[in-house]
Amino acid sequence: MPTRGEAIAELVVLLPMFMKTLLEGLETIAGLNVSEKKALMCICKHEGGTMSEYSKRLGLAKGSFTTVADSLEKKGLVERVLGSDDRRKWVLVLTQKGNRIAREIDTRFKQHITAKLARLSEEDLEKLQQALETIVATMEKLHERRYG
Amino acid sequence: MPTRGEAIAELVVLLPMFMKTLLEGLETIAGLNVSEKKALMCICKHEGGTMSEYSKRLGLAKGSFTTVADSLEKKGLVERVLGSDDRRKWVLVLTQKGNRIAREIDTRFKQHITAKLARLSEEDLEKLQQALETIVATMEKLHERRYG
DNA sequence: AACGAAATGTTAGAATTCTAAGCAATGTTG
DNA sequence: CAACATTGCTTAGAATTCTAACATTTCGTT
Repeated sequence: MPTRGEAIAELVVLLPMFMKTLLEGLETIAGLNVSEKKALMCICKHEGGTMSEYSKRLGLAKGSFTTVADSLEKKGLVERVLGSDDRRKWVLVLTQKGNRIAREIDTRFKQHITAKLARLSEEDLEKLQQALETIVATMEKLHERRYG
Repeated sequence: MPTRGEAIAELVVLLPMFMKTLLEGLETIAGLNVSEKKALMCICKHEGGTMSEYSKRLGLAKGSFTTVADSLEKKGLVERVLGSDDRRKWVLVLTQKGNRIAREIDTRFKQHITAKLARLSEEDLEKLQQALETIVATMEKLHERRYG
């Protein structure tokens, strides 16, 4: 009989497949790749963050996020701004066009997920939501500082 | 107030971050990259599957999985075998060495996850396990054929 | 102030993954 | 059976991401 940790390990490896299931068929928008879309959404929800913050949120290496930010800037969707007294730090803000596209992506994404889940019962949806909330709460606990 | 589908959409995008949290710090083994390790585990648990099956399970494009299988074969960990009367299909089986390394990866992975979760209470662990089981069950429901 | 250590962001090149086209084998339809 | 579509896998080239090294700025200690 597996320990609880082992059982969880077995389950965790299936999460990418779940993501794939939910996301497949999501149409592209405005010549943006997946990371660019995620980044735009992330900047929209947490505007004025630094490069490092966004790269962590998106799970990208710092260098990779530089590429993404360059691309979004070139497309006129975000701007780099010197935002504090720390002259190493750049802050990203959405342009008007970037804001409009971010909203569009958000709307379409939610429609897509809703359509994907349309075959589930209301009870299943409620369970799923609770499960996801549990996972997010767990993640936050794991991020709490060790000594504090 | 968001609909349930919208709420779920908001939560789903946080899953990759959860994965990252759990997996960070996992040491490398035997010069295998992440996909190669996943593939080895997958072949170990579901031996004798076809290339297409594994690529789906791993969430990789078919062409990408060819690369991974090539690499594992070159390293002497798996073998391609003609496994059925359908001469298009290749079947993958582990070599003795591949089997040994797969077990080692499995052990280390479970130890890693267990260590990561060590700070959580038994109650939290139980909730997490249930949440993951709910998600996997949901995925299976979403994979059921539309008409059947 | 001065020194080294750490943090922020960029760059270059390698590694990984994807897309699209192609080949061979099988399935389907008339 | 013949023609066509589909499936399983591979290949080639492009796109994406990673790693490691770097320049700049800030922090911490003396």
